[in-house]
Amino acid sequence: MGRQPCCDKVGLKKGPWTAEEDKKLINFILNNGQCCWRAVPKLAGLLRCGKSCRLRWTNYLRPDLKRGLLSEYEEKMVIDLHAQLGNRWSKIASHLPGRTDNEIKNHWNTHIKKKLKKMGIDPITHKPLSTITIDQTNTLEQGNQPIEEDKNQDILLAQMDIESSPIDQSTITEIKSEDDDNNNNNNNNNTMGTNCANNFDSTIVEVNNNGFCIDEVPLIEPHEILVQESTPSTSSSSFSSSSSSNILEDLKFLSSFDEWPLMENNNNNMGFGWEINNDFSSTLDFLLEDDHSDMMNNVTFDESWKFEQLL
DNA sequence: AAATGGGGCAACCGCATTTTA
DNA sequence: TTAAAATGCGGTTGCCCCATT
Repeated sequence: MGRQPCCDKVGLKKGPWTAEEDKKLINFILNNGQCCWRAVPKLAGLLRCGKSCRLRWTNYLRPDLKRGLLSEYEEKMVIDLHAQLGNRWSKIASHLPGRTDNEIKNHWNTHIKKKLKKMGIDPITHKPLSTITIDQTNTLEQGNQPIEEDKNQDILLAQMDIESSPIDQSTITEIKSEDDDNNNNNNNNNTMGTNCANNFDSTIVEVNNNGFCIDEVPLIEPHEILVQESTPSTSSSSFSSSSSSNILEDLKFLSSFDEWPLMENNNNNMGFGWEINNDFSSTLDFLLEDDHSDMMNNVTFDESWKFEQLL
């Protein structure tokens, strides 16, 4: 009964990936698309488990990934989404094309957390640190009465200086509620310390706290999280999990064929990487160059490509 | 110049859920 | 239907780089 083991775990390699391994994995995915990860290591000639291959691809090798620091807009999105979803990094990442859950998680832990603390905001509750004790005391004393969480959200948004990169309302679309999943998320939020998600209203509030001057910031309903609509030229979003388009469609939107940069990793190995804003065309161009043609092996660029399951 | 400590990030670990034989 | 493997996800670790002493 059951299924065959995905791989023989004995003798599998761990640790950082080498350029050679990257090449093999890229070649395989380009040739075959993403099918079953358990078969990938064997078929690609890698001494890795399928899980490791999947992680390497989704977190680092995927051509639609943006590289580099999150933009201010993306950072605000992360904070807003975190306030609503908690540590559901994959959910948050799904609203930020080209970003991975791992990347967002790392960025949160290394940058945003500190930033919020510096601003006097608790990164877990998204409340001003100075009022948490009071709020918690009130909650205890009043028998879990609702607290003024809308104000806290205002404080958060205002302190992130949202006006410096305003969200263009004309280019945003509403994210459809994710049915039961979102409901479940809301139900679980309290256990994740993100209980500020439930009581947003559209009131514009001005609050002074610890010297922070709060500007008028519209609030967002939990079911009205907004994201910037991607344009065809930023085809990366078409790789999202909800997309059924294949890679040929993405290629139609590709602009200039620049270079696919080799990036030095921590082990001083040269690995594949994409600079921010590079797209898959860069990858193809790089591979097609004479100097790198050996990397392509049997990769063909015809319609037999099977990327229908690509993310 | 060497030692040290912290920051940042890629990758691993372990658990929960889903899939499949 | 059931059990085992695959997959997805969040937490954690380990290593490299760099600034400071």
